[in-house]
Amino acid sequence: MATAKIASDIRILLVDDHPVVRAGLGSMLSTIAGLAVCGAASTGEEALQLIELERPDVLLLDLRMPGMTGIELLKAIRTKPFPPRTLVLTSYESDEEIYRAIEAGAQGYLLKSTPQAEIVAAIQAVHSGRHHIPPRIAARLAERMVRSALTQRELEILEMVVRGLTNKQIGHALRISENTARNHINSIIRKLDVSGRTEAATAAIQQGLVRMPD
Amino acid sequence: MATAKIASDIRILLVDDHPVVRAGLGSMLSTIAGLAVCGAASTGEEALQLIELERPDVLLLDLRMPGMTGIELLKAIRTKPFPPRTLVLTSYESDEEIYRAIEAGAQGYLLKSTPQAEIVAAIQAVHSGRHHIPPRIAARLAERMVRSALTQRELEILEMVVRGLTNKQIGHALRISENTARNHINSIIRKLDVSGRTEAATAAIQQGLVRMPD
DNA sequence: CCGCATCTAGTACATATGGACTATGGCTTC
DNA sequence: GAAGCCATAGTCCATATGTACTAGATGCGG
Repeated sequence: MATAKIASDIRILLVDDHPVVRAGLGSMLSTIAGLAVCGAASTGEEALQLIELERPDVLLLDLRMPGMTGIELLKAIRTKPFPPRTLVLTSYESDEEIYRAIEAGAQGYLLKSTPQAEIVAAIQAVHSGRHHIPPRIAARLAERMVRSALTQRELEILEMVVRGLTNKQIGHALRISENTARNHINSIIRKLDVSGRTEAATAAIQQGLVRMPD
Repeated sequence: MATAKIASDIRILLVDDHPVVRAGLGSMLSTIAGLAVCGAASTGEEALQLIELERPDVLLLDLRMPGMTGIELLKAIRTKPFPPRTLVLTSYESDEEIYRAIEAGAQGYLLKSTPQAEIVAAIQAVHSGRHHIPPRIAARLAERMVRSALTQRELEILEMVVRGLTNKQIGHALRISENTARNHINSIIRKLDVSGRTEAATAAIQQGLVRMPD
């Protein structure tokens, strides 16, 4: 553990709420020459403090955390004076999460099932200014872009469909006519290429278009 | 890292497809006196082989893995000559997964967000024949038991609802009348206490009653 | 054997849904 | 200013869905 601080080491800050993962990345990365783990945070808030203190080169972060989400953390970092490069390391791939992470400024996106060697390669890549997105993830992202995206209003309505509201209830909740709610839902069904509101709801969850109810 | 093999050490086999988690548990547990990690497997099949070779005292396993699932592994272990104690360590809690894991013979159930100390305590507990289920998990399990469970047929039909099939399509697929399919779905809606098939579908996913489509 | 749950099937009726349209006003973009 | 997208709203109509019943067959535990 007594890794000497060398000026040329890539200084890494870990952000993950799982103690197991922090320990795993810590022990895995600190044995690699040229890498140095300079800290570990379990929440986004804690991460922001440590970034100021430690000025890491690379931030390795999970998206799903209690409190501030990884996406919010990514956005917050961009407004800081010396933003580290950011590499997302998360468990499950949802098209929407990937998209939002990249949009929020992440330089790389990895799954926790990634082998050690590739994690190291990705850290080195983003540190030197390159991006690192595995082909499989890139393909999902591309598909997400190609698929005509839902409008804000449609997403809003889709969330209500997921909650099981009827067209009438949706119309009432949004103060629009039932007809309009129905029109939006028909657009959603066309765009998602599904056969009805129920499949639209499950597809929305599967693709991460809406957050799951608590 | 040169932990001496002591006869009284609790010998632990790790089963997880995430290299990061294997490394994390390995480094975390091998520093604890009285514990010894005797191997790590990335699949259920590999785990079965290592169990025969190493005869571990405790198996620390994830449920979601490529190939054989953790549940299948738990069941397979029970038929073996010298079954280790089993402790499930997984990321997300789904009522149904917890239930099935306990039913399949797991002595303990932990989340990956569990602090190190509790993981160690749980290992020691299951090794000495006790069970270890955190209160929050136990509460969810209890709720699951109280809620009148769906029948096998209803689960089968619920899965089709999740896929977006209509009552007619479900009836045809199962070679029963549309009326019967509809009756089952109405039972499902009553039991899950939801307002329609769409909410039933999303509730099913949220509660882990059905597997998400690929 | 009785009671109970389950699966099956049906009827009848009210309501919800989806498809195929038209149309208008606001807004951005070229 | 023309073109396009979006949100809004509507009509018509066929079909799907949910509710409230009844009821026969089967199997299982007491």
